[in-house]
Amino acid sequence: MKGEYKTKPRHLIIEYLKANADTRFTARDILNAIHDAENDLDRSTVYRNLERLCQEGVLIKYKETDINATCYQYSENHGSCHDHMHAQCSDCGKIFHLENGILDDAARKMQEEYGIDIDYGKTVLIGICSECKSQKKMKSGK
Amino acid sequence: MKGEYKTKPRHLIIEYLKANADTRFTARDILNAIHDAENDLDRSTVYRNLERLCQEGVLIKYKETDINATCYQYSENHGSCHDHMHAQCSDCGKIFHLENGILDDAARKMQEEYGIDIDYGKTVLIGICSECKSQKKMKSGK
DNA sequence: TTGCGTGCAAAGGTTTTGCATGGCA
DNA sequence: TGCCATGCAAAACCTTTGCACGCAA
Repeated sequence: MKGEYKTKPRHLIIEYLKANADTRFTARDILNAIHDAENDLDRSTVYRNLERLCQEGVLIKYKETDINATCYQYSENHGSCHDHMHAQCSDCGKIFHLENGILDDAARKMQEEYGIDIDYGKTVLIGICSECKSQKKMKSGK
Repeated sequence: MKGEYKTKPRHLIIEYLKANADTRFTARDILNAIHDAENDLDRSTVYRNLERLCQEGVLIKYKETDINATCYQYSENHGSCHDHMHAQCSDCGKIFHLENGILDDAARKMQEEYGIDIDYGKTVLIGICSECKSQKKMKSGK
C-alpha cells in the first residue's frame, strides 16, 4: 500500500504545503525553501510526493503560461475539488473555491449558444483579488 | 524593425497556422508537419516566430496541464482577444471566442462575493464541445 | 525482516541563447 | 551592401525513471 510510512522528507513537504496553503508553488519553490541548514531533499522525492498528493486530492495541479513549470495549490477540502470551479489571482496566485451556483446561468447559455459543456472541475477563472488590487492602487499613488 | 523580411520558413509556419486555425498546436506539431520532402526548419526558428506572432496578437499562447509543452492557437480577430473570454474543448483543443455578455452576471457576483475581478482576456473555460461529445457517445455505443 | 520511500545518477523532453552564415530589400 | 532571420550547436530548464540503499513498521 502507498502512503504507509511516515518519513521525514514527506513530513517536510507537507509542512511546506500548510505554511503556504493560500498560494501556488512549484517543485522548485519547495526545493529552495527546504534547502536549509540541516534539511535537504531530492528533486525526485519532491516530484513523487507532489504527484501522490494530487492523486489523493490534497493538491490541485496546473500549468502557468508565464512560467515554465507546473504549479500546485493546497486544497483544504480534500478530494472535492473536481466538482466546482476555481478562480485564481493572476498576481499572487491565490485560489478561490467558487460555489457552482454562481456560474450555472452562464454555463447554460454556453451550452445553448456554443454547444460546449463547461467542466467545472477543470476550469480556472483568472482575475485579480481585492488584496492585490488595493496594493496596486497604493503603489500607483491613487 | 522586426518582421520586415518575407522568408520561406516564416511563410511555411504561417501556412501551417492557417491550415490549423481551429485547433491548438505545439512547436513540435509544426516541426513534425513541416519535416517534409523538400522543406525542413529549425527548432529555434519555430520558437522565435511563434513568440513574435504572439506579441503581434496573431496567436494565443497557453500551457496545457496534461502535456508538457506550450500550446498555441490561431486567433482570427487579430489583437482583439484580450478583451473577451475563451472556452476550450478539453478533447480536441478547439477554442471558442465568447461574447462577454454571457459572463457579465457571473463576473459581477464573483466581484461581490469573493472580491475578485475576472480578467476576460486571460480566462479560458474548459469543457467539451458538441462534436467531441457525440463522438464519445458513438464510441460507447449509446 | 519486509518492502515502501528516498537519494543518486542519468536520461528525455522542451525551450532558450550565442554566433556565424545566408538571403531579403 | 546592410541587416534581419535562419541554422547550428550547446546549454539551461523541468521532469521522469531505474536501481540500490536506508529506514519505518
